[in-house]
Amino acid sequence: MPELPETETIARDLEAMVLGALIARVEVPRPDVLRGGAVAAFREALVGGALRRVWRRAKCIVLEVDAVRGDTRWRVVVQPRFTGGLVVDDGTLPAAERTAICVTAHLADGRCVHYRDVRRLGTVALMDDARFASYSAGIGPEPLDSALTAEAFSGFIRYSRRPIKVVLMDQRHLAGVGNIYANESLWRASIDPSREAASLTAGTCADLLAALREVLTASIAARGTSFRDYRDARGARGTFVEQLAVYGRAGLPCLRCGRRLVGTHAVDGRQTVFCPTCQH
DNA sequence: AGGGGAACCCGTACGC
DNA sequence: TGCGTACGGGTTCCCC
Repeated sequence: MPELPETETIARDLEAMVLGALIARVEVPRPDVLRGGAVAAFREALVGGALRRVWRRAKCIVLEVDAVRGDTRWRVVVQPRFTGGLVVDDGTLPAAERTAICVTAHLADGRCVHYRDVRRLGTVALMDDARFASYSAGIGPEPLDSALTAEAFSGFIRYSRRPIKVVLMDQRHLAGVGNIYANESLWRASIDPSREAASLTAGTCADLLAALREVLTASIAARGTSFRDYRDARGARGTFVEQLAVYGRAGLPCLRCGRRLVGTHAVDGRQTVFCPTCQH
């Protein structure tokens, strides 16, 4: 389940591996993952182009490709959702990591970049400048961007009467936070996930933003959380699962107070794990 | 405008 | 054992 740290890891790996590479050929064995255009338009925009930048926005990996014709810099926006992933194949990728391929870009140097997705709920979208600008404008600020102040953060939180966990994961307010890191940051900040967002003080909001930044930064350093499907651009697992305090630990002792952690679906229909003793 | 619900997809878990 | 079915999960779209 790639969230911010996992997509950040993939984007950094890809940028290090394929920057400047030329796209020689594009195959789309599973066209239903494509959004915003047909296979022919997708190919025409990308074949012959060069990869100029790979970065992350929210939970998306953005591959920027110089246009072959005109001056558009096309963006291939990949949303892995649950089981999707981008992987570079230099010929040594194990067969087990070469299944469920939906889209492949063959590079001029002989390597491939695959978009793999067993369940195909993830998407690959081709966007021009205007389309990407409007897409990005609909998503909130990046939590790790220092331009996001504690005041702006507490501003949108204290405006909503929904549970704080739901507001944290609302991409219109804040980019890139999903179920795992919402659970983890709320535990670190000792906040009950079901608490009405508007009831948090400005000081508690500042604590929450600090906790969120800590957990995201630590997870990026560990190359993400491989709970089940996630793999980085080399097909390897991230190790942050070893540092998770609550997610996947329902019924086990709280690492702060030793009482049993509770798992519930009552907050937002998703698995929520928290400590009823120290989160309030 | 904010909020709720359906659709998307298929491996996994579970029931018979 | 084998088959059928329910479920989950983030985002987008539609509707109230």
